[in-house]
Amino acid sequence: MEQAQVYENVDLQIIKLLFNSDGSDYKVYAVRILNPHPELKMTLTQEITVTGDMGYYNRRAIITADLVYDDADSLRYRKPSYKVARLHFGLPKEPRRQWQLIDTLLVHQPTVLRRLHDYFADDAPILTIFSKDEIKTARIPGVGPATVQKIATAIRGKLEVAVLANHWGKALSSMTYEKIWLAYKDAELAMQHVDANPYILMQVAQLDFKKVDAFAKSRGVAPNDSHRLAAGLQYIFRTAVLTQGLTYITITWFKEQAATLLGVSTDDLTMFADPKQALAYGFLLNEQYDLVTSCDMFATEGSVARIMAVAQKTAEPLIKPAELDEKLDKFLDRHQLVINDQQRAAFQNVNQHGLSVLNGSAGTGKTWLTNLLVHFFNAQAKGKSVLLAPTGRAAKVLARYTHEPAATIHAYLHLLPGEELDRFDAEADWETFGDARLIIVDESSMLTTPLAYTVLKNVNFKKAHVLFVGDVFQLPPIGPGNFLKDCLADDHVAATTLTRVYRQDSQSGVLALANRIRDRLALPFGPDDDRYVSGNVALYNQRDAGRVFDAGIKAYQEALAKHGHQPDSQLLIVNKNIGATGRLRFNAELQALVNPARAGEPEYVSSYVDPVTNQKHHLRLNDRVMILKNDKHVALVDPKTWERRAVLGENGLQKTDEFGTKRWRETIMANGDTGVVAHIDPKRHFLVVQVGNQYCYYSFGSVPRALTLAYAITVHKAQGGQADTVIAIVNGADRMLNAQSFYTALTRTQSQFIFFGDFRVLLARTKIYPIDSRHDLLGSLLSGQLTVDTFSRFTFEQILTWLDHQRHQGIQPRAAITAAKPEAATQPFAVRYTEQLDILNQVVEKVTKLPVKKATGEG
DNA sequence: CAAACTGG
Repeated sequence: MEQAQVYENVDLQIIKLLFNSDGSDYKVYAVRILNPHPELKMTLTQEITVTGDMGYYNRRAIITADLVYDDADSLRYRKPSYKVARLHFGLPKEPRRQWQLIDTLLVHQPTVLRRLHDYFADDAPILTIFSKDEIKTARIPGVGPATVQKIATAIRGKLEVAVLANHWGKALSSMTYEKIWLAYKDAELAMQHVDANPYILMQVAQLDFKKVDAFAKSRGVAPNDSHRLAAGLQYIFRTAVLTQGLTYITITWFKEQAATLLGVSTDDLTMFADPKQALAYGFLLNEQYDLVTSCDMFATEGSVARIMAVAQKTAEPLIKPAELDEKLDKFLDRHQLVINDQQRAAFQNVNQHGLSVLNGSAGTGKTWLTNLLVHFFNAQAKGKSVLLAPTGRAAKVLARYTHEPAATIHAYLHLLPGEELDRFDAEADWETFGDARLIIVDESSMLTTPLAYTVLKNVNFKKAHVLFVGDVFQLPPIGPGNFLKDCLADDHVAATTLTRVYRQDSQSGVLALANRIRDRLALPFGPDDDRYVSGNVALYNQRDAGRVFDAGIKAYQEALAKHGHQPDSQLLIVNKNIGATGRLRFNAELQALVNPARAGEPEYVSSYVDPVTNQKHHLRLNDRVMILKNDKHVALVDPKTWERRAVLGENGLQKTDEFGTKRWRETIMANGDTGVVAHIDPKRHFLVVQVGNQYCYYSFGSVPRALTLAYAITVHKAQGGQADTVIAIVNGADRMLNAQSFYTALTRTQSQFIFFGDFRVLLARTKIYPIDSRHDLLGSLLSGQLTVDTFSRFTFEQILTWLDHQRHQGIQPRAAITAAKPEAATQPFAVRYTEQLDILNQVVEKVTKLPVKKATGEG
């Protein structure tokens, strides 16, 4: 085999970042070569691209690398491309290169730079000088001690990253070294902590378990090392249990999976034999039913169950129940409205119960009724309602419909994704929901139990009631729990289910088919039928994926020819992004057919090649696009001149309203909104997307993260949207398909539903209801089958106390970072475990002395 | 495998 030529010690200056892959360190930079090698291929301006696992570098940064020529990438970027074989850390030795580095370091302080050049000789090793302690006492004319200190610290950072890189070698990426140094700001401390427990890197450098595990293995950590087991068991529970929607699993299954996935014998998994040890690892065992769950998940589900019980006990009616009917009738008279009995029941539920649910499928008037509820209780209950939703798009729709402010749960509660337990800038005296009397959460089918918990734990049920609105037959959340279903199954939760359909013609085929699925009846056709056509539904049996694809394209073109390029006129719904009938392939093909490139017309072309499709992204005038970001702050463009004209919206908190409730800026552009490309300016590198009647500015640089083609979309993204003609596609090997996903696609239809796919697959998969197979403990806790105090060997108070203790001790890596250096260079988990056990025993002893609350019998 | 959330 031909040996690749390595070009060593090439100094490169970063020009720009061309491609940045999320979730990995793979980057593509355009760079300038500072010390040209005679054999290197390069452009006239000495430019090349470099690719590989690198840290993030700012423009003008200088790096030193060994390079290997990369023929394939050279075709992609129209420049000779090189792979980074090795990065050299630390300070360059030659004075000339040291000066180059300090030039880039001080690019924004030209005066300081000039004074350094004046004071030091050109052949002085400037970085080496600044890395010595003596620099503190040096007197450089015109450069103050604070500035000297700043430069020295920056250089020390570079040196310390080099120390880390030297210590661990190629086992970790340069990005990781930078993150570790930033976390500890002390190389020695970092090495001690990471060597003692490599798995701490999962938090420190946001690496996943598999990456850290490979690193730990290369460092000689044994497969049955306690740190490894602790991290590995949590990882398996998160990836194999919680993402399936489950919140617990059988001990037997978990033990077997853990042994297989971690490559250890079941004898090594000692936590399963000892409830106390399991607790130290963060798990709870229920030996009676052979169940195991994580402490965190149990605390969440248990807290939700408790809060729901409290809600029912402490809530007082918003207005006097005796007056409700009279006031409601007056309200309806004044607005000339009529409601049915189901809808009236919803008013009574909301008025009387701390927690209630409004359930109903598409077209039953949920949104219409929600609007009435908001305005009725706003007028009658002396305190404005707070409107929330799990997604930006749902919040936007709710705000538009009610003409009241609505926000995402995260935006309203000041939560950062992934850190929902704490507000990022909590004000001590801020009562979350102010004097609000009613909190409405729309699209509640998308709520995981942890997200429902973040809402519920902030509610004072003496003041306010909560209403969850949703359609339990839509897609369940991607994440643990089945919150809406559990609410509906619980006798104590006041639920209204709307069944009368107003939107669809009751004779329509779509409605009939949707009802069959809801009622769990067999679909009205066989696996070998050619087609099923009834009313506005047409399903075609097609087994070959290639033909399914072609049929979908053809149906879309026909719908387009009939109805034109109107928003919401036609929509192609798929189950997956990638694959032969995936979203990306459909969009590429539909764009080429529906909106092909025309000579002389401006185009947006991405500067990189999409690693999934192996193509560059193109956007042209009139392309249908979907917006992927929630924005409360949007630059608008004048559609006559295409000049930027105004900025709509502001970030952050609005003023307190007359009821003392904090109000929030609305989401102007939401993830999931669709629009049309209205203008492209290739010279000034921006394009304009028309969404509704607004023209929004997107710089070319923001396009990859902000926009995607929207001819075809996944069924998840289609939730909450409607189209006249819906074309649904099912691939023979579609594991995403189930009754709820098909139901969701079906109920997006306003006039015509067309389906292409294998009837055998459709018939088999629509027998699967995710709602049935998602097991959680919340349902059992609400029904009284389980109680929080008797699920495991520990009472709920003991579990919460233990979690609280763990959060404040060095077990959590974030706390470990701020903690003092460990006494010994390595501190095995076994040693720590006995300490933990002592503390655990103290905790258990202490809390058992507290008055024990019984589950029942207090009232 | 599917997706949601934010701030600077």
